[in-house]
Amino acid sequence: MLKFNGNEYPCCASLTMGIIGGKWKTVILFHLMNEKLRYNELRKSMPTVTERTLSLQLKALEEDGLIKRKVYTSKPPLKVEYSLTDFGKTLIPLIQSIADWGDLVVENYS
Amino acid sequence: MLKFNGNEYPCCASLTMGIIGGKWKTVILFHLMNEKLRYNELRKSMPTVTERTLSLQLKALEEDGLIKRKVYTSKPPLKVEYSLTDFGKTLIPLIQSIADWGDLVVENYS
DNA sequence: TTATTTAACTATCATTTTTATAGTTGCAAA
DNA sequence: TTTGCAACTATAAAAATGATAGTTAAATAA
Repeated sequence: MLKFNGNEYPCCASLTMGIIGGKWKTVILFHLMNEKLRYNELRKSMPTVTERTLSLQLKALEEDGLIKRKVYTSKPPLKVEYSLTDFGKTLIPLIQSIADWGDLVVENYS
Repeated sequence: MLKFNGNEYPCCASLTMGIIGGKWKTVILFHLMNEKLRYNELRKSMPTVTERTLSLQLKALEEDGLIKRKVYTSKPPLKVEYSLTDFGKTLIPLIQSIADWGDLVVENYS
């Protein structure tokens, strides 16, 4: 059994998927790979996720130390920017490979 | 919008995660990466998944053309072997990267 | 001989995750 | 003056996953 951030996983693949698995986390990381983005910018680049889920997934990624949330104004309308942490940046090659395999499928298997 | 096997995805990363995302699919593929395995062998290598979920995930992977199911005896006790298809084999480098990142986390961040 | 075990599942019900839809708060623009 | 915006939260429903038990016919153990 492997452990990370209070959770247990039966193998290394399962640990990775516990952190970036689910339907949307990888998509969020993909969009943050090359730039910081505000909440609404993320939302516009992911038109089919609901706001509640986006919000929950951002919190989970922050909790696991992959992204950081920076608030610029304390009173509404807030300005909030999300970006990868150094730890999150270790995922960049993997996220890129995930995106590349998706491209390959679109080009060759559909 | 990208399409694969009847589903639509907003980006290439989301397409990949639609196919290998979720809690268990990648773990199954990881165990099938280098060998064919019978149902119970898979189950023993994934001690924390329930049989129902394992069964459903195997069907989903088969449905997406990543694995094939071969039955050797027609009457109980059945002998069934699961293995990667050629299409599934295109995922091997990605699965390996996923496993490697999990190892890296265990070694350096826990 | 009888009982237990095995393999590959399926059934039923409970819990967790994700979705759908609507609402909140102050400021800014029309 | 009304409308819209940014970054969410609230509530309820649907989908995914988990817990537990049951099925079948043969093989094996007592």
